[in-house]
Amino acid sequence: MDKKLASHAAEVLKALAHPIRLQVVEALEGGERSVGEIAEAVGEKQAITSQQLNIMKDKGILKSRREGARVFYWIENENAIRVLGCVHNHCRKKGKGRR
Amino acid sequence: MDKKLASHAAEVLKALAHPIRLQVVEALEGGERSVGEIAEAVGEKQAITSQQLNIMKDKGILKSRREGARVFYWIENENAIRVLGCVHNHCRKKGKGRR
DNA sequence: TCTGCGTATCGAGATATAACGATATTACTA
DNA sequence: TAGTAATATCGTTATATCTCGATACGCAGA
Repeated sequence: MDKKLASHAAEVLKALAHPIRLQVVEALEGGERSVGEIAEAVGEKQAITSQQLNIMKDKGILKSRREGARVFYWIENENAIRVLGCVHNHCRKKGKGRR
Repeated sequence: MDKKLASHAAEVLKALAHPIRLQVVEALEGGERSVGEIAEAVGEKQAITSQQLNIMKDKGILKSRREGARVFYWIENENAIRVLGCVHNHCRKKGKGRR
């Protein structure tokens, strides 16, 4: 893995490495949802949610479409879900087995 | 996934979301190596490499042991390797234009 | 104890990210 | 075209991260 590839991979990971953004991925696992629905699901204000959605869209993790006044987001990069799975797995192990 | 779990998961991901740190994981996939070996493998200076190793150790991704003057690091959290695999997979798809 | 090698830490400056309230934009409807 | 709901963006402040040179620490051999 050369520097350039590593940098790009890091960019993608960074786009997931945030509590709100992880929760967004979780909220979208079942399919597309509007910004308002997502904001409610993750328990954050509209402005912040919109910003985080934009970040993930920029990095190619999400895509969006407008439908009237609302905008729906969905997961474009399925690897995001796999990454979420890995971290989930890690956290379960820490919580139950060790220490 | 509640806020607390999401925050912890984000912490772990953040510890991987850096070009050097991803390369470190790759360098350690084959087993433990000393700081000097790792620094050379990723092409970075000693101080920076040591700092990044420390970050990953703090977050439970690596562990280390001292052997004389040298310190060896290895991967403690195998999920780090899986995450790396996910991102690799993502980048390959993007690069070749498949879908 | 002194020396040298390998590793860790410190402090500073530059850059990036987070969070927030306020405001702008867009689209629908009366 | 005025009003309203949904979403996006702006401007600011606070905080975190990255990088680097310098330096301190830990260990082993002479």
